[in-house]
Amino acid sequence: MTTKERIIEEALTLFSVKGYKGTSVKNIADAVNIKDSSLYKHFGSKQEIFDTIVKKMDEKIADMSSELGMPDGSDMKQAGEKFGTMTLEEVKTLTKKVFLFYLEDEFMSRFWRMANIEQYQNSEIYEVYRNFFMEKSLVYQTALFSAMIEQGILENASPELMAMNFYAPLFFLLSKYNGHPEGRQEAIGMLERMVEEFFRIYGRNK
Amino acid sequence: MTTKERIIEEALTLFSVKGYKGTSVKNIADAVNIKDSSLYKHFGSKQEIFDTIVKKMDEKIADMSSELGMPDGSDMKQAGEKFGTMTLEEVKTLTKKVFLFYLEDEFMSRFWRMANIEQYQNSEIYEVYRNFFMEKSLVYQTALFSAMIEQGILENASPELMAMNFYAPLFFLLSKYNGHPEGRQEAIGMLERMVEEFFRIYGRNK
DNA sequence: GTCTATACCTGGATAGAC
DNA sequence: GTCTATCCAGGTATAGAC
Repeated sequence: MTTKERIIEEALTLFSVKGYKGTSVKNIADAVNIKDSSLYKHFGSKQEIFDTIVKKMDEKIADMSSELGMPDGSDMKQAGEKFGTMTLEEVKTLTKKVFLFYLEDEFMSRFWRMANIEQYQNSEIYEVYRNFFMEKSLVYQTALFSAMIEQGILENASPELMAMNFYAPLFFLLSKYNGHPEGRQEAIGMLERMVEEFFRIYGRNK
Repeated sequence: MTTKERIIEEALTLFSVKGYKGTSVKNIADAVNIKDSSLYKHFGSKQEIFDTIVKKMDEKIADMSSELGMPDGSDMKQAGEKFGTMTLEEVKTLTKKVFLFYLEDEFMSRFWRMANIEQYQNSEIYEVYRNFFMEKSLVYQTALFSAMIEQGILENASPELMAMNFYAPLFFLLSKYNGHPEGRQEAIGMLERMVEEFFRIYGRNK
């Protein structure tokens, strides 16, 4: 890993706990084991480090969204077409995979915490946070459940409410256990029970 | 309002956006329209202002908890006895009332945001935040739904999962709309639909 | 690309006049 | 209880030697 990359990693780690203002350039330099003045050979300013992190997360989000076929706002039916025929077992597996990625991918979970801290004073972060961690997932799941209703896999209820009932517990568990690896098993256990309850409620083959 | 009270108010307002470290004593003094040095006649340090806010919130929480008959951890059945015989309409009304209090009481909603910002670096705040905004509500609702199942008002399903399905959407909406008064109507609309959906799913008199 | 040294500023806090 | 003046620590950033 290059020094530049290590600076990004350590900076995000610190930002995700102490926030941007609470982290000094010296804190970051100490974590990388160089002097704070040396850091300015890699980045022009502290702000530039922050901006680079946001840019990198933007790219990760875009990659992941297209990989999972998440809608980009304009194309709500794209996801439905791709995943509408999934079995319940497949939805469970995929959900657990995505959930664990959010919870355990170091860059992702630290970015979540940093974004959570900075959202109230940084409108750019606010947009990323709301869009990716709140709205996008709901839009995606609304499309998914719409398709699954059409396929007769789910009962004919409101897909918006279904999406909220599916995603809100995930969001709650991610908020609660993000940054608390000791609660990993508890989180996974609860997740599985929630997903099963969801299909018990809305599934057709009762 | 005394100067001391105004300092508390303005400090919390600033902490809830910029965080503790991001807010300077001068920021607070400017908001109160006094010089920063004058502020030290009211509080011995910046930390003391913060501690006073936390103490005040602790008291508010204790008052509210006992007023609503929320369990204090040891007495899970207390809430059930008190609220187990509520009608669905009464639960709806109470939920909306509590929800709007969380969302619109200035001290409460600002404290939520401040606690959200500070939770990762302040273990005292972490405890208050998790306990009050995450665990307490779930414990309370689990007891409530247990009692309602016994009364035959709700279907015989897991009260823990019911509580999660009831509270997680509230938590999500509060996270999303806290500090965004322009979304008030949207939040209330969604809340009402969620509560109705909950009783459509779990209610006995279908 | 790393270091030492330094410039400049802001932040928390105190002293003392009014 | 408010002000001005001041102290000192720490923060961002630059200059220049190696």
